[in-house]
Amino acid sequence: MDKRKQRTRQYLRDALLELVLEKGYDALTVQEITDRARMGRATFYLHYKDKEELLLTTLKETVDELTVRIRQMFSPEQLFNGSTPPSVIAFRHAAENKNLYRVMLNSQITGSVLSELRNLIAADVQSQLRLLAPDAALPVPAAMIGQHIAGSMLAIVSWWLETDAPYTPDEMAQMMNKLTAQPMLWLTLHDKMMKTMP
Amino acid sequence: MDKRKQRTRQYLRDALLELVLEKGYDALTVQEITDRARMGRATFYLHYKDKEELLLTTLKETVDELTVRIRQMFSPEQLFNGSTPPSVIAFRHAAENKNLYRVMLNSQITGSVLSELRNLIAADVQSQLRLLAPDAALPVPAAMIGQHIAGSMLAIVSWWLETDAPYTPDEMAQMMNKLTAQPMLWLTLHDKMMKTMP
Amino acid sequence: MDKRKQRTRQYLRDALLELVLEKGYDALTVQEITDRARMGRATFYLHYKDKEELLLTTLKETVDELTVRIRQMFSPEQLFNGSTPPSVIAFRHAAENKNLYRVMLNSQITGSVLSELRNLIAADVQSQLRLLAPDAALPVPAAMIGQHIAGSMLAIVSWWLETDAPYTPDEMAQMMNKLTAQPMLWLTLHDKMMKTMP
Amino acid sequence: MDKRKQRTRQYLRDALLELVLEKGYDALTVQEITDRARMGRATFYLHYKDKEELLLTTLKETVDELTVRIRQMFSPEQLFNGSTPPSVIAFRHAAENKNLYRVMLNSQITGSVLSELRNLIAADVQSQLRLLAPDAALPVPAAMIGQHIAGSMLAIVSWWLETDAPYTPDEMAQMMNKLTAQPMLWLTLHDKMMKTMP
DNA sequence: TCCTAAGCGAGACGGTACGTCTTGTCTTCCA
DNA sequence: TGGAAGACAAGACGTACCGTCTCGCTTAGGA
Repeated sequence: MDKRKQRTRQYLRDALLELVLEKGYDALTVQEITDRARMGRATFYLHYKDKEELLLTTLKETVDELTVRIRQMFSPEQLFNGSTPPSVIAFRHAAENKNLYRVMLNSQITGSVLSELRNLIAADVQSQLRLLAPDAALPVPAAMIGQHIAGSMLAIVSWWLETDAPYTPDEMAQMMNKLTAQPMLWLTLHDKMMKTMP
Repeated sequence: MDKRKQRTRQYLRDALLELVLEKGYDALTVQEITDRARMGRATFYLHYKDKEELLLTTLKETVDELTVRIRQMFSPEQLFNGSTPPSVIAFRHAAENKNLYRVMLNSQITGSVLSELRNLIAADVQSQLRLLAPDAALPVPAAMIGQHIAGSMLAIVSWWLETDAPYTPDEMAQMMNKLTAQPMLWLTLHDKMMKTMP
Repeated sequence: MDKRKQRTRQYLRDALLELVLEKGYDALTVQEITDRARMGRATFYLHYKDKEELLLTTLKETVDELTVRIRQMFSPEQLFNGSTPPSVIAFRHAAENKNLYRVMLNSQITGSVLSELRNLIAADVQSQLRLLAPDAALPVPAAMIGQHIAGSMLAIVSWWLETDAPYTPDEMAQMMNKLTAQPMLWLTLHDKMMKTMP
Repeated sequence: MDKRKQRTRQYLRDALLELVLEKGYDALTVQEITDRARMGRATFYLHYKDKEELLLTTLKETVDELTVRIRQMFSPEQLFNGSTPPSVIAFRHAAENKNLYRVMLNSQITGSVLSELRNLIAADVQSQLRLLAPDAALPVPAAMIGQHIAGSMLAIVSWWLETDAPYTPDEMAQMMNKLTAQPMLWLTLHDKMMKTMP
């Protein structure tokens, strides 16, 4: 029935994360996952097509959750009253799901997941950017800025989790801000100055 | 004979890059590689332990080549006469070895390669940074700046190659400079100002 | 399930015997056996370690069966009422399992199987001999008589099957008797005569 | 370079016999043979097509030698003056070439060699038999007698060499005679008696 | 409360790829 | 110029996983 099914899937997800952190994703076999989850190998296939589907499903659920949280910040009533900025939310979410983020960002997963994630973030950054300044006002292409910030973000979160750097999510978000948002502002101003002052 | 061996290995490397771009690294079999390289499967194992060793060897050789080129820029006589900056060299090298960089940066390879590469670049950035400013003068930890720049760099090169964005290596390097090096300078100055002017 | 397993093994045994007769044991590959038995090569290894184990198992089962049949003849109640002699049983068994005996006795199998079988029969003959006459009464060593009869037996069965010589098992046993058992009797008598009549 | 060639071949033959006795024929590789013979593997193929050809050549030379020796015994002048009987020659030859006979008769060689050898001897026996008695006078088919004696002979020689039984070749031949030739004589007489005395 | 459909364990099976081993050929180098 | 060294193609080996498939057992949830 339903409860058993949910329970079984949760066991599989837990086993996956544990094992990926222990010995990497590629080296993992379905047999090992089901052994860890204390079930028969055939049972695995009742729930997921293969190892990859289990992984992607698990990751996707988390990314979706993060997306929802960030989107909530932009509801009409909260948009202009200085609510928590997205980067703070993201760093907090990463701290809450440390293991899962580690798996997702660090080394074990086929790089395509990372690429996809990076492009997804880049697109988001880009669309927000468009709200703030017309493309012509930017000293570099918007898409490139998107990649710049997304790449930096993923690298920094990955580094933070991997080295257990002793900063709170809010401190991380603040420093991140110094490295990305603020320079964008200066850059735009500087560029405008250079153009108007020949 | 040495020549036969070198030739054989070159065929294998070429076949690998072609095939990874065509259908991804994971889905690739040794049989397919040797078919493409027109040799027996057993011959493959005379040269490489497995698919991964062939890949890593190939990538490493390229990274080493890049490293050497950049190091040459810092020879005593060239250091202070405004020689080509490292980022220009890197973008040019990427353009020269487009396929290989695509394979290395985009999606198909087990993320650990990317992680390693990012940490390697980050360490380099950090060590150069140390020559320019004491840690205390920085508004964020040097290690974080390293990750910031390395992550940005890889994301941008990856984007550039993948979308065939119409910029020359030199233009890319210049824009990259605006996004990373220049802001670092401003940041430092700004930070100093804030500290000395309460 | 037990039935599937038994069925699979039987298919493999049948395929083996057919193929050994067709093209010899050495030239045979596991792939050919499983092709003939209509199953995957991997399945073979679920049941047998290698080609040799399949062969030896198959042969052993038959030899064991023969041994059992012969032993049954020597049960207390049947011993003295002139039951079928062992050689008749053996020839009948060979006729019943013609293909298998052909494989076992003729040419294709690593000679060690034959050697072993010959020594086994020789030991049996020797132990029966001991019941009939003390060693001292024999004109040649008992072990040698064992080898003599065993070697003769195997050669004759092999010849019978290979040339399709038109004799019934019972006729074969009778002729075999003339060539081996009867002479032994005469030999013993003659020897005794020679010793007591100088 | 005839001498070198002969020397090389002799080394290979010696290496083969040593190694077959040490670890069996099947388990042997060409590499091992040439290692033992202190030469390159490729050199092997300059002299023999494969492992089997080396073996068969080696065995054939010995069998031919024995055949020649026995044939010499039947030269016109020696035929009727009670010269050494063939079985004595055979046992002596076996004693002289112990290792080679061991290899040939015992267990390591693909049984087809043994079968062939047995049929060869059987044919010889049969042809001699024909000189002594018409087929009709025999209580069992001549071919069967041939197999009987050949099988017995091979078994006994094999046993003699393998167990190092302490009998001289001449003693062996004499005992062999008691087990085979003599009974044939009695059998014929007995049969004739049974037929003429109803 | 029982019964029945599901979830599940066990494991045979076909299939694909692996990395290893041996064979026989061929080419290059060396004495 | 013949033999050593060793690269190479070919192909079988035994192993490891995969995804599919029965077959029973158990176990909840609706009758």
